[in-house]
Amino acid sequence: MGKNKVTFDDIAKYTNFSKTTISRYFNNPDSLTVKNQEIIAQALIDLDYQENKLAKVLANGKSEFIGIIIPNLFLHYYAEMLNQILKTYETFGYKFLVFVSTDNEEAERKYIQELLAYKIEGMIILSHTIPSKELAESNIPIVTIEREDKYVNSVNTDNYMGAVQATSLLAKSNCDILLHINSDVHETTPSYGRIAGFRDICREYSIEHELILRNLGNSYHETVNCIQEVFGYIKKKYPGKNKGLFMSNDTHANIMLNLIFREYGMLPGEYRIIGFDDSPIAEEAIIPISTVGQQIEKIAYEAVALLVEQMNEQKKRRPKPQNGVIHKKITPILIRRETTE
Amino acid sequence: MGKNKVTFDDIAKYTNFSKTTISRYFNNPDSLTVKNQEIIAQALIDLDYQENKLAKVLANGKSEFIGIIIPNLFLHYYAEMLNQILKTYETFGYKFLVFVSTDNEEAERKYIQELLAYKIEGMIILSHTIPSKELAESNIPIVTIEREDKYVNSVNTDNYMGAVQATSLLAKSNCDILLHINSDVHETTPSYGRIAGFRDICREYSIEHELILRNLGNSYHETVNCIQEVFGYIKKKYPGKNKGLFMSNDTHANIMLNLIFREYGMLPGEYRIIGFDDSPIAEEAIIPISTVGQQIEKIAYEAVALLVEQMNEQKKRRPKPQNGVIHKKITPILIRRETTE
DNA sequence: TTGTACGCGTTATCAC
DNA sequence: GTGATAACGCGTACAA
Repeated sequence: MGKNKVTFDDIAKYTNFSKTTISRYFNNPDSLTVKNQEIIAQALIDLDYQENKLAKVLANGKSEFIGIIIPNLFLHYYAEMLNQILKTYETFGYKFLVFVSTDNEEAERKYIQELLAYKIEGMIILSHTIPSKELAESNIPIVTIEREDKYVNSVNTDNYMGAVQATSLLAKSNCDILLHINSDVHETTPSYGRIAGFRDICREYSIEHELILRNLGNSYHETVNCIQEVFGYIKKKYPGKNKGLFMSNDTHANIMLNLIFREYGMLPGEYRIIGFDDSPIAEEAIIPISTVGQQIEKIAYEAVALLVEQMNEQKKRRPKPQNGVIHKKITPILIRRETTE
Repeated sequence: MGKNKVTFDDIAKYTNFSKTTISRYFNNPDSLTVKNQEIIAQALIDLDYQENKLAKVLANGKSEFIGIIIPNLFLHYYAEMLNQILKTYETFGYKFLVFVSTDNEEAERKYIQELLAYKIEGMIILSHTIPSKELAESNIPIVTIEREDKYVNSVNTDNYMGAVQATSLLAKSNCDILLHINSDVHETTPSYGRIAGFRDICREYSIEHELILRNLGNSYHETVNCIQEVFGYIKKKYPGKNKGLFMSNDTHANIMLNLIFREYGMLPGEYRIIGFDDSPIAEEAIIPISTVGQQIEKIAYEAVALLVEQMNEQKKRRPKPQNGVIHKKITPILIRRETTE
């Protein structure tokens, strides 16, 4: 059997109906008699009909496409986020056209043009390269996740609350001094909340603390060296004190844990560690690491739901322009494991 | 400014050319005078034209879409594979429509129908649910990766060679007894090669060995318990002997390493461990784990390249039917780290 | 080098 | 309840 090229016309001839009636069978079957529905249903089987959504899109403008631009899938956080976004197909029926960012603004603009050329109805942006102001000018519904979002709708983890939870847990774990080790992120990125939350709680309860903000390297190997330095610094500066370490993410927490563990053959009571993200490494570490769990499934769902809302509005006769942007925050969940006991 | 609805017709009127000439400007610009090219180029800017690829597809049949069905993105292996597949956009220009499998045959058939409805030109399948025989009946170019592939083209890691390398490394590491711990995979899946390679090498060189094939659990927690049991079994059965453990993947290798390390506060010389996959956990473990590195980037590239070849053949006047299926094997790379020293 | 006319497969608008 | 006809936006013989 050759290529399937059965169209409404073929079905119409086969059944002695018109193309219009065939179209109705798909879009408004109740307007046909039950008998005629059956005739057409049988014809579809006989002819082995395969629908052509592209033609449908051209005719009615609804592509049911959502475009995604994501930084990479090497980090578990992004991979799982994409996973959960894709899974919303079961709920909303939208298909996803995915591009991975190359951290190149020009390339990314090209991706967006390509997406628009395929008549996507909305976009979910996780990459960081293009400023939200420019994104907002695309004139199509957009939702960003965990990135600078001043001019666009977004769904983010409540990083501030996560830091508050993590810091509080350390404070209650009999620590003399709390340290937050992070890179020097900009105030406009959502993850800056981790720094702010840590600082605020420490000040509010007058806990001795130190912020260690510095570049932690661009490869695993580099990062290990950077954290090794930090470890040496801490060890020298706070001997004998019970140290609570709030690491910026689980990968960093694991590196710190490994350095300590290899030095002492165990995790001494003098050290408490908590990470962020609840990535697999936190559970799989030499000792299960306490962490702040981002609700990735929920974030993904809310992002798509918010986008679908906007897209539905666009389909109306007179879509009312959005007044102001929506920023949803999802509260993370504290996960207590063995590194804070 | 409202929605962009500028078409070739608008540009034609604006420039006093015909639609055809505008079309030529895009598809065969050299057939226009340089001057006229400039006129049209300017018009595109003035009118803020945005191309519509869907209309183009309807007219010429080339969607430039590739469909992907992937099991999940929780496992690093799949996430990175998808990452690398998506990156081939820069080389081949194909766009990817991605579905994540739910391990439900019916759902997956629905995904395939949906993909076909969007006139994808080819498919890359990584999920395991639908037999290759059925896939082959789709009548469109297909390439599978690391799954049962009897009736379809595929690109796989040379699991057998990987096992040979891993086993040889253990053999040279002064081991008295070699053990391969794996689940009882079926002979038709590519990863069965890991078992076969281990067995063959041990027999060939008359090395004392044991295959431990059993269900290793469906969650991390379960797996830890299963491997704990295996560890107890080995410890009791081969006391004093130097044991070389070839684990089925890096996650399992890491679990085993952690169990041993926590028991002894170190990795005793009595134990050698090697994993498979070169996933991040192998590098991030308490001691960097030796492993067999799958060349994910290469596999992804070869898969897309092979698919593109098939798709190009399909576009010819008289596409010659493929005689026999192609199975490409990519040799993995041995990565020696500290658990085999 | 440029234009005319029709086709791609579906939906939408009117009729009947 | 059903049908004829015109969109939808672009590509492509065939002409000129």
